[in-house]
Amino acid sequence: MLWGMATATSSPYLTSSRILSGPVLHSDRRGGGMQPGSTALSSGYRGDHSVKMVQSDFMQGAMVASNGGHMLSHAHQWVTSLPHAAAAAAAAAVAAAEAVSPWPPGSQQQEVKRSAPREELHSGSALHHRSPHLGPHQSHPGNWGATSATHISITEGQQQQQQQQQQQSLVYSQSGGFTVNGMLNSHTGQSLMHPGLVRRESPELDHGGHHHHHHHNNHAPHHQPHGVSHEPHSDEDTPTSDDLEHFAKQFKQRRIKLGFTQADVGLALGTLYGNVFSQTTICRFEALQLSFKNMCKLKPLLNKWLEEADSTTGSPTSIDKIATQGRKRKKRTSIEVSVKGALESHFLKCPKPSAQEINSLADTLQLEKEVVRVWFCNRRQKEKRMTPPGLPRTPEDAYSQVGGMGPDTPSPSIDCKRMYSDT
DNA sequence: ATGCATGAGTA
DNA sequence: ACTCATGCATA
Repeated sequence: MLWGMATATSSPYLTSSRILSGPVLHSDRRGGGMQPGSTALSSGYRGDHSVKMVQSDFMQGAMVASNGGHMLSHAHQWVTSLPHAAAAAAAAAVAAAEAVSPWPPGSQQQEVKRSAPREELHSGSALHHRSPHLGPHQSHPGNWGATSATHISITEGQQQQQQQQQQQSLVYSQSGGFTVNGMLNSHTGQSLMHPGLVRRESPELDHGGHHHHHHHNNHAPHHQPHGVSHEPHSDEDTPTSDDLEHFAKQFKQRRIKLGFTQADVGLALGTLYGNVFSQTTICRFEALQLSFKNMCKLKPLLNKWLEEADSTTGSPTSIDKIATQGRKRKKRTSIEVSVKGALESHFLKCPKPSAQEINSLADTLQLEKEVVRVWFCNRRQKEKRMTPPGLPRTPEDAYSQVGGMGPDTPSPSIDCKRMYSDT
């Protein structure tokens, strides 16, 4: 409650005055699934709100034990990170982003506005270059149709506002500070890599062997403005869903073969191009759990990393973690299963509840309004992912009876506007 | 691998 | 107040 209002008011939780010692955690590559994190910090949250936060803070006993023997009982809520803005390095230098072409046949085109084109990156990368969009509008985003289940039921006709997903923050900060080879060290022997070795095409990745199965994407553009009438790939064109799917698979495989963790990649991208990404994002990319547009944006970068990575096979990365910006984060609220179920059913009825509905719902479920609101936002986002959860994610996905019925074809909402006056 | 959260940019 | 891109903290 209090954090909610705080947010609404103006400034969230102020940057506290607590600076926990920053035990520089290095990338613990190959560490399996365990994440480095977990730092013991001193308790220190402002405020009292000592309730709300359900869930227990211990459960990682196992990992703690194996960790080294010291129990980290973080009972505090929002930790404070180093407030210093180390990320300053990532200045602006937008550009690159253009690699992402507009959407398929009828989608909103994204306009990249360079707010501070400090210095165009000319590192020789193959990105940038935007294709002249075509359809000035119409049609809506979602609809992957690709792969197997297009259950993005958008029956409502009120999702017009989503046309606004244009550029957003596609700023590819190209810090001209550090060297290009952030990761790939050079102790192995081959250190002859430099900004110039950046190849623009992956001989075996995109052109290698692919185009195989299904082609049921109903939104795949394929209208190369130029005369490229052959294959729909290469990081410069707007990839199709199939391209992305294939690339993701390839990427994951290579990554694993090379012995990198998702976190490593995210970090490498940062040192390489100035854009750091988290393990989460890489994971979602591999699982195609990002929006089409987002996938398109990331592909070129990952593709590049891949090239680099395997050109310098077998080189550990060694970069320190870029301190996280000092920001407070509310502790993750744990929603009970039963409550979750309730939210789910409500979502089916009305994916976009009004503020009022959210209020009553929150009241009913005994959750903070913010939590409910966010839950719906996240739920909606999930619906827009490329690969909706619950789908038979099989590499072959051969027997994809697209015409039939989906395994979990969600019945679109029938009616919205519903009030639950059960205060 | 994911659930809940934050924020920028919009409408 | 929403969408989107992302990520910390979890499971």
